[in-house]
Amino acid sequence: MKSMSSRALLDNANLKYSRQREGLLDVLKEQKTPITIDQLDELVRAKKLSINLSTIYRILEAFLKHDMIEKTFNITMQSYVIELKHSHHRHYLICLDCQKMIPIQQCPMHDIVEHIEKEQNFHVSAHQLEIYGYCSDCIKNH
Amino acid sequence: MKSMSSRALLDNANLKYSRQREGLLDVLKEQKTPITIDQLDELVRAKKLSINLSTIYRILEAFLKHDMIEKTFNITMQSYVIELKHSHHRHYLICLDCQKMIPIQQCPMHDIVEHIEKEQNFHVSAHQLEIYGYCSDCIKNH
DNA sequence: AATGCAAATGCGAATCATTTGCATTTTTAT
DNA sequence: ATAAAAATGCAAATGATTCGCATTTGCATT
Repeated sequence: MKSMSSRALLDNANLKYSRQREGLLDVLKEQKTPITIDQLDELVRAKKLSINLSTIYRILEAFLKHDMIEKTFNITMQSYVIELKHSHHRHYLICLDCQKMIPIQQCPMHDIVEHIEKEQNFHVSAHQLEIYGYCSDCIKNH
Repeated sequence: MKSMSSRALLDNANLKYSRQREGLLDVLKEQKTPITIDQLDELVRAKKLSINLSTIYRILEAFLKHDMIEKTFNITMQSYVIELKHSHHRHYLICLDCQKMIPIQQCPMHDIVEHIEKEQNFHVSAHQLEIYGYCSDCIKNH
């Protein structure tokens, strides 16, 4: 999935091709961690792609509806961050000092979710988890 | 802590008394689950407390700084929600249908956090966890 | 390759939550 | 009771996101 061309990704989602959509996908593919819309806009500008901000919003909305991206809320940044969907979802360690986002190898929620579904009468369909603290580089300052 | 008077809570945090601060604390104390600022404003109005919205924002900012409340981001509501701090922090099951927030008895993150601190070189100081799905009332509709 | 139509885009204006500046009121210490 | 410091109300500013509409683009058909 990560290796598909942006064009193929669009086809796959039944979305029309456009220079702007391809451009956004290209930028998103280069990211190792989620980015804010601001950062995305910056990267677009740095690449001289010239995409209007309202178009970026609209495209992201379409990507979200077609399950191509994930949108979560990062409390330290006080804003949404987005990333291309991976084969299995990710959680991050977020450094309160340098803001770095470090992916956790695997989602630790399986057992917990199972336990909750058994205990409470609740059907779990999604979850959000983020862990805040200080990364190895910044740990010394605290 | 839950049983302290609003006045005592303010004293405790070294915050001056005011009708507005006392009123907000009273309202927050009555809540069983986090509420949005909008909902808080509604409740204030329903009680005829008459507190200007910008004052509400300023007071909440002060409460937050003095660790009297917790502010998290609820994705289903697409906005922040706040609650008075409890002796130990809480997580919620959030129903995607009726929006109900059901507290989880105890935080399930201890082991996970421990594991992460050992594996990765990262010092964990906080986390956010929310679980989305369908509550017992709404489960039948899905 | 030209044409037509639906969908996507750019642009500027509107919206909505949150923040700010400043005059007035309230709290608290004396 | 009084004065200084802090909190509040109000109206205006801000900043992110959304919307309306004219224009452009992608794509299927000829």
